[in-house]
Amino acid sequence: MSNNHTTDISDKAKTCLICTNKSRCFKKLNTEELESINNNRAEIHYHKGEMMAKQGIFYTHVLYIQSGLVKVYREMPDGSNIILNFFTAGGLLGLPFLFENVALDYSVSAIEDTVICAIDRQHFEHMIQNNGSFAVSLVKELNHCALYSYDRIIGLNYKQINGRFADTLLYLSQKIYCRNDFTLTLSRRDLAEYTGVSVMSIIRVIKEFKKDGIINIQGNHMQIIKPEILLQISKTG
Amino acid sequence: MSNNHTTDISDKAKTCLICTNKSRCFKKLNTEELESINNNRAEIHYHKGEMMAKQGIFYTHVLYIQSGLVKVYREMPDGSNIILNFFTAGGLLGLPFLFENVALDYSVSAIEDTVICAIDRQHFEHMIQNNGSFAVSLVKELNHCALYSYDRIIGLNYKQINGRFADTLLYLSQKIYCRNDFTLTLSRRDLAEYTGVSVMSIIRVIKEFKKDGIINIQGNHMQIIKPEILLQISKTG
DNA sequence: CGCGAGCTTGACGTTGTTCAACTAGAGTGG
DNA sequence: CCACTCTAGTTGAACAACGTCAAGCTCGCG
Repeated sequence: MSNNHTTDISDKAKTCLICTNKSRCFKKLNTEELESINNNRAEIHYHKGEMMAKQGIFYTHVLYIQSGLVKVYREMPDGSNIILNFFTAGGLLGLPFLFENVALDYSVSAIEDTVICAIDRQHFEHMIQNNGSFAVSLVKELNHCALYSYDRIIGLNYKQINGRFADTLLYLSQKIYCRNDFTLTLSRRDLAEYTGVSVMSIIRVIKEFKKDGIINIQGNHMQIIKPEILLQISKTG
Repeated sequence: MSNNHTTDISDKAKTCLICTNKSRCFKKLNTEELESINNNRAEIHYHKGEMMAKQGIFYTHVLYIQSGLVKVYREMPDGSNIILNFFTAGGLLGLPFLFENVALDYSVSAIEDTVICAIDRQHFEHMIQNNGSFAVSLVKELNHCALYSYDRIIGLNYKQINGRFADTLLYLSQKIYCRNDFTLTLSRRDLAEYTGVSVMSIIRVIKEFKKDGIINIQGNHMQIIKPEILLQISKTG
């Protein structure tokens, strides 16, 4: 049964057993555990722009992203936002709140149409308790996040606009869109809120990079022409 | 045996079984597991100012801090440093590299005289695999770190000097020294590298806070007079 | 056709860094 | 015990980076 991956595509989304874009830690689960998750998940479809979770709410589920693109951001008292992270297919949202009965301190919304599975937190705790390989895999995932956060702290502290935006472009092309030639589904505002600068500054640095032939952008079509220069700019700050 | 905590202080440091400042996750271990750790740890004493781990090295141990104060920082190409985190007694260093065979991307050095236990990573992996409660507790710890990193990203992005330094002072008084009246063992440089501003700016904001009667500082003796005002400044940025 | 949101541009002001000079205190060797 | 040096701390002035403001533009959509 479960080794017959290629047939019956229409059923793909209907059971975790044959879901092909499982994140790494789910691959450690056995048939029984996967069926348990499958029976306790809710599949939800969001349209581009819709808010998926609102800062301040109490949340009891981990969100697994089947497809799409979402942003996780904090809403500040003055009305501005700061984007903490983007997540694409395979990502797990809400892990930091796994065992904390506190209000969510960030909001989540869909940048592109997105399909998620909501899985109750208690299932996660249960699997960590009882499946050592799952626990190890999850710890790896969390550690990756920790190192990534460290890098962001460094970038925000040390680099100025050009270096930060180079980081943003490299991150988008490598981790989010996975190519050097992509349709930018983020707005300038999203770019600014992630890079940690004003919208005007983003526009200026785009203009500059374009003038220097490092990138090309027509409408929403972004092309990274010289990634090696971006790397250079990222390093020198 | 192990319920007789108060006697024989001289033996305290000699076995994990009766170590009184275990971090939370170690409390989930049974006698056998504690003994296993105890037989596979190295206890090391560092003097104030000594470097404990150097960026770029490959590291195979997790460092548990028995006592003291250390800083974790990244060394930048231009010679400046950025302090990512401080750790005090009970802290665990090196968790993000648990399962990654990559070079350390930060350095660690002792701010005060510090005693650590170095524990081989494989022991950690083994315990996560086989002790579900330990795994859950460790995940909690990591999640705390993740949320803390998020807050730092927010602070660095959103706040300016006064707000950031208020955060630093609150962090020091609440988490590091655990009182409103303490002997500051960090240098101005440390404060600057943690707050993410220049040394001159730190000196200026200290002067300002002192003038406004929010803090008092004589030599290395820091006194936080009005923590509620600091909270206010932290919130408004 | 007109409206509104997102985007773009230039002028200006604020914030915080850099630079350079100076002070104070701690450790060292004669 | 006293110069000598070295580091940490402090101050002010000049400068650069970036954000803010205000205005105009573009494009999709009703």
